[in-house]
Amino acid sequence: MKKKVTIHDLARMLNIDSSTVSRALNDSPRVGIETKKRVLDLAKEVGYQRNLLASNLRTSKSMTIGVVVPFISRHFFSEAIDGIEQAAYEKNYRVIIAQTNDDFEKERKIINGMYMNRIDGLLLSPTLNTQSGTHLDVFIDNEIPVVLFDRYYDNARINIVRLEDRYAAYSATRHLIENGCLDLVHLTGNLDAAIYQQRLQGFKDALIEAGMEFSKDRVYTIPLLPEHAVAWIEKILKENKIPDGIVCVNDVTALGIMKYLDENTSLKVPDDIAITGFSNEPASSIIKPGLTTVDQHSFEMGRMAARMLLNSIENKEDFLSRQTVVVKSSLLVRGSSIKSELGLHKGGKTIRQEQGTIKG
Amino acid sequence: MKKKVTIHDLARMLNIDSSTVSRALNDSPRVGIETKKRVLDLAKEVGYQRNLLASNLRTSKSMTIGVVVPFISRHFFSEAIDGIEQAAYEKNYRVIIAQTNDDFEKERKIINGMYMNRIDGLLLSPTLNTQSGTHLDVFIDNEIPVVLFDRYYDNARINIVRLEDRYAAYSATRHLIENGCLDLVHLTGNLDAAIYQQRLQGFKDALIEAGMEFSKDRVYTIPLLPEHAVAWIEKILKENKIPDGIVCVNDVTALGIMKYLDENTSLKVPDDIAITGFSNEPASSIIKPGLTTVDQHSFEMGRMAARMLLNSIENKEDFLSRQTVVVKSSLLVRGSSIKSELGLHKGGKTIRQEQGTIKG
DNA sequence: TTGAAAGCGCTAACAG
DNA sequence: CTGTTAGCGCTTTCAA
Repeated sequence: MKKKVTIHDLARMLNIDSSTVSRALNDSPRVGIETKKRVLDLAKEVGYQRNLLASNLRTSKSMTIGVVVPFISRHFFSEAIDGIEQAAYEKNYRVIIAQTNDDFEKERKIINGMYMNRIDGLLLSPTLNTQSGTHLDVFIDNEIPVVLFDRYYDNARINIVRLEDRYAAYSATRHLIENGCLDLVHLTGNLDAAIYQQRLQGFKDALIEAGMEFSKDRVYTIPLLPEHAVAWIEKILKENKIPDGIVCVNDVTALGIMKYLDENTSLKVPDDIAITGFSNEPASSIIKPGLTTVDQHSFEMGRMAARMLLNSIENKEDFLSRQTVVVKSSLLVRGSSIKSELGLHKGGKTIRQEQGTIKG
Repeated sequence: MKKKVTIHDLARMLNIDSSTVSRALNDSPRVGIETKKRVLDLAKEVGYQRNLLASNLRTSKSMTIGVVVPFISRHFFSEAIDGIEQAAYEKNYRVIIAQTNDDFEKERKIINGMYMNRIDGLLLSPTLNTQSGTHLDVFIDNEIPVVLFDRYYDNARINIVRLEDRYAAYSATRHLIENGCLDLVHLTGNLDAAIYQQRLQGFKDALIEAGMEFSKDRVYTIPLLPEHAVAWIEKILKENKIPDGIVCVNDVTALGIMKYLDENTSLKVPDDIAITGFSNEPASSIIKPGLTTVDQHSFEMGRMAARMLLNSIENKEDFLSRQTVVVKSSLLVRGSSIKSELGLHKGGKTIRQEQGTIKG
């Protein structure tokens, strides 16, 4: 192992002081152009590599943001992380990543570890059962910016970037109603989570607006995985409580159901059961019929959240002005929601309905 | 902003020396059980949070590994990162992530930045045109372990975890031959990359073994994205050079082609054109017919690469014994490759053919 | 079992 | 424009 060369080594070799070397390396204006060149040349020649651990300690700035999500490999999150990384790279920030597996205790530990690493800011999509952010107090108390994205809970001191969940679910539901559904159900996840509460509200709002009956037994709560969705639809069919439309809160459950119906029943999507999802997974445009779904603009959401975070890192003054950005959604209309007897089938095309932005 | 409490503060409050506090906090045996308890209690009471920047500088160990991939959101990589994160978390390591967008210059910068951050090890899936690793010299010279995964190039001083690419492509090709394909083509990416060279070799080996003619015009090189695959199949059809089987090096191209054929031609998969892919994207089991594909066990590959890296971080002695681990693949047989006139169609089921492990 | 002292490599007043 | 000085907060000899 080669001995690492430090600014002191460079200083000695050039017969100047290490502080001058430091200035030269940092391109400070307070150093002679001539000296600067000599330092830079020597640094390159001897392969000097700055030690950021030291510099970070000294400046108490790590140039690192932490990203904590439930599941890294989930399509939505990996795309969001993509956006986050791009935004961070642009500003020369590092990204450290961890996943909670939706386990609150793990989230607590990770977040504490990130604090000990003195990250400059935190991007968090909390576990579904995170009801409050006392584990974030250490960040807030130390004025380290935090941005919640996608999933969130209300905390007066944290920035939030989230989808217009209520409106997105509302418009998916309304879309199904307009396409002739009379007996809709909502398939959702843990209703402790604000996003699912919002989506439920949107579902409800659309029913009520259409003068349709809403009751709690139209709402089914399951773990949001294909196998549970399949078990659910099997049960529903067995009990003969077949709806003519299902508003799902994610694509993988919707896809699981479509696949099950296709392979195991004579029920047809959309004519017998219309269906919508959330996320626009790649598979959703490939299945036949295509799955009508809400595009959450995951990449943009990630990038926006990261930019918001970086901005509050660099402009501490606006730290206090907490804000919530509500990202608009797009309803991607495909075959799974257009009942053919209405003569509305648009072939294999995806029709994109942009939604308006709503605050709150 | 609250003033951060340091070990010196704790020391002062307890009338002991900061070195004792440090020992207590690190659960050193060289501190009285009684003192240790007092320190720990006080630390908790006043909300002491260790500053890892300082500790890292002192110990020159960052407890961080760097992960560099071409595209974070690509299904294969996000799953691999999932596995990496899990392995790292188990060992209490942090993961810092960056993506190169397959741009070598960006890769160079990122890797250098990670060195300056003094990561303890690097997990890299290099750009397709990375032919040598001189940008990794700084790691090698300083004996910081590096593991290449999935993508790789031969370097006598770097560990590699990779798929048995040649064999995987060989068995996909042989599978198509066994299912009646007589006129096979290979659709691949940048042939500078070792993985694609290997897959091409597998394709070739299978043809030759079957006594079929191999020539270079059976091999088509495109950017590996659906839109390019579609442009390619359009062109091929126009020129009337229709093959009866296509061995693709990834699923997204295969899926693009299947979708195009289904929507724009009367050609049927698999009867007119059989097709195989690589990666087992979620969509591949949802499309009809299902896409026969090579499962690369991305999660396990990531986890294995991370464990190998962590192992060489912790046991420096085996740093010199470079090794290459070849991960076995599984051919997932679905409808896209089973021509029905042979009466072999197995319905919607996926048949999993495990492959053997091959060295080298 | 504890303390004193030194220093990881860098930056940032403050002087000159 | 450059040098001096003093740490950032921690760990780690060495000595007691």
